[in-house]
Amino acid sequence: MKRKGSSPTMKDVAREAGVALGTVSKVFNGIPVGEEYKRRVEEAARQLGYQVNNYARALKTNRTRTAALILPNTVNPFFALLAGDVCKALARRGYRMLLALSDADPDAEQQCVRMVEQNKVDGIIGLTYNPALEINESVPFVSIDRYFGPAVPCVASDNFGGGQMAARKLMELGCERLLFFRIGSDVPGEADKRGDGFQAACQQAGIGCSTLLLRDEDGYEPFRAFLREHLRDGKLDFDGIFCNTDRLAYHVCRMLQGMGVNVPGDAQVIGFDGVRRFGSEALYCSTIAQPVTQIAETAVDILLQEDRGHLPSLICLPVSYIGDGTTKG
Amino acid sequence: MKRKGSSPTMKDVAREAGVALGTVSKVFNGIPVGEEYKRRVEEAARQLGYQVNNYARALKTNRTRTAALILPNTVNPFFALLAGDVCKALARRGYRMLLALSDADPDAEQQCVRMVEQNKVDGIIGLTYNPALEINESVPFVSIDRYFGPAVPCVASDNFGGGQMAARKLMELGCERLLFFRIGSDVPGEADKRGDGFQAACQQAGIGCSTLLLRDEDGYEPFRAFLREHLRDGKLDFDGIFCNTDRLAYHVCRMLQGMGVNVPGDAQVIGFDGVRRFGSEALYCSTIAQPVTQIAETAVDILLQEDRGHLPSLICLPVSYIGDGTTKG
DNA sequence: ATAATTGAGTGTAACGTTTCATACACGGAT
DNA sequence: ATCCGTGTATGAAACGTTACACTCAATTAT
Repeated sequence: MKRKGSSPTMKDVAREAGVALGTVSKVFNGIPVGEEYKRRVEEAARQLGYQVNNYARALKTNRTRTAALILPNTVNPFFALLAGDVCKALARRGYRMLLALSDADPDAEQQCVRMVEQNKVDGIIGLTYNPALEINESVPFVSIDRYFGPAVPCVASDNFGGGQMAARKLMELGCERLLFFRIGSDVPGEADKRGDGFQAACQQAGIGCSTLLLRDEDGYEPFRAFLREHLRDGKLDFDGIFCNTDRLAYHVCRMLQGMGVNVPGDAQVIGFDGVRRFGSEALYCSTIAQPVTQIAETAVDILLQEDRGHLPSLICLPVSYIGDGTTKG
Repeated sequence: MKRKGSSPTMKDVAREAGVALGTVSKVFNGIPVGEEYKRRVEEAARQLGYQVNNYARALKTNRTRTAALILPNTVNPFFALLAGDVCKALARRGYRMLLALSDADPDAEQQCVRMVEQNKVDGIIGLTYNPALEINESVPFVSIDRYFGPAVPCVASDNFGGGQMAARKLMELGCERLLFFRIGSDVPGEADKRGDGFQAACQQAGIGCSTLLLRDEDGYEPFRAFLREHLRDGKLDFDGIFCNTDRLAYHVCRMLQGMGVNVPGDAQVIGFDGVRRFGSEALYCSTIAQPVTQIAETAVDILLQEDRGHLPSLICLPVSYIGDGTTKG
């Protein structure tokens, strides 16, 4: 690794090249400049190892070419992938990415916003839950997964459609007694539509559907209790279970296994998220997969949109079913 | 979500509070100021929703309170966790984190360095492979996992010790014919010491040890071929396999399963990394776990160390064995 | 041939901070 | 009553850029 020189300024380059300061600026901003001058400036810059100072530039232009992503954590592989894809989408457009982690805590989310606002980011992409989040209205904001009303653009998976898809797939695979398990934040969000879609599809098909809806702080045990209650003589009352996350589905599969219920023989399980282990390999369970890359790409597109007059308020991206052992499909 | 006001400046606050510009500055830098003045400034700032402009501040102080993390990707859960832990460690110290992804490509790594250098970060933490990486010597750099020589501080897991631990554990669990599988970058790194440690422990115990060392671009198939070659009458020549990553271990387990070799009955497998699914649950395989959080914490500590006179050049952090189904322990 | 127009380089004033030298007022000491 | 610290507010300069108004020369139109 080479570690060279300290930080020369435009003034240094100008002196070295024997031109005016403004000329150097022009060269680095693609403003036409005489051939000879341009050559001299570039030579001097190369020699001195000059790099523009984004901070100073931002001070004048009010644009930092830096955006922020606020996420609960990077432990959930869906979030991790999202971070990667947003980062790449931004980099492709010449933007840097500031990452801030909130642990899904409303106060921490506000803290994150403050932190990145101080860095004068050109925009914020947030997967946040705090409904009272305060954001300076001069900084563009795009929400992922959570709808805050028509004034705040939101990009999300087609959760309702995904729920429907899960129900239909299970029915198609021969299930007749369906169950929906939900765990998550206690503030209502877009993700809740997964359940709505699931139930709507059941109703439309004219079959019943049990549900158990819990909050994160309730933990996984109540699900186990519920399952045990509906276990008679080793037979489960349900033969198709839709879980609102892969993580929950993973737990449910283990619980069933522990109770001697064969998956997918006796009961089929579908999760939601579709993040693969190590990014390219097997899933944790059969799943309704979110289009992570497309979500990232779209969010960045909207965030960086020049014309902020009439932005879309909610963009739903199509999900897809992927079978992986916990269903017969 | 509330979206309020635009960006007032110190000048605005000064006018509103009826004090001088410098006084406002003092208040926000904890420099003693008269009780009444302080109250007025704080009131005005609150009312206007003032936030310091980090960019302008940085221009004067040469400190941005922002650091960068350069990673290959966020798909590998070890990297994802590392990103999270570094981000939190930095945030705890009042620093923001810029994330840049390199895809483990040497040119992209250089590109990342350029990008974050333009943002005048106060330091860079890099998990990089490019041995010729050029970094401005005025910006502190800490390497994770890769040793670039005594001039560049590096924090890594105790890879050698981990390899030893794997060998000893396997022997302890009754293995007598050991095998080491390695996949990775073709530039030699700290991680290679895993194999060294493994072999050293074998040698010390006086038993042999076969090895197959491949590069990323070779893919996983050669491992399958190797295993098949050493499969006679459904019996594998080896009863203990150490893989240099969990990912490889995961693949190997599936290959063995496909060949009818029972894991851990016929052969025990240990991987390396120890990242849990969803951060807190089961592993992919028995493993030698890296102390991710401690690595992040240590790297940040060194990066932000005031006295940059005599920094440690290599810090090895202790790993630990975690059994999870692919060994008998 | 002269005036008007273009084109390209120069110099300077911001941008929002911090910092430093200066000014000022207040007490305590001579 | 004067002098001298001490503590605290003020104002201006500087940080590294960009943008704008100028200048000056060369080219085109009248």
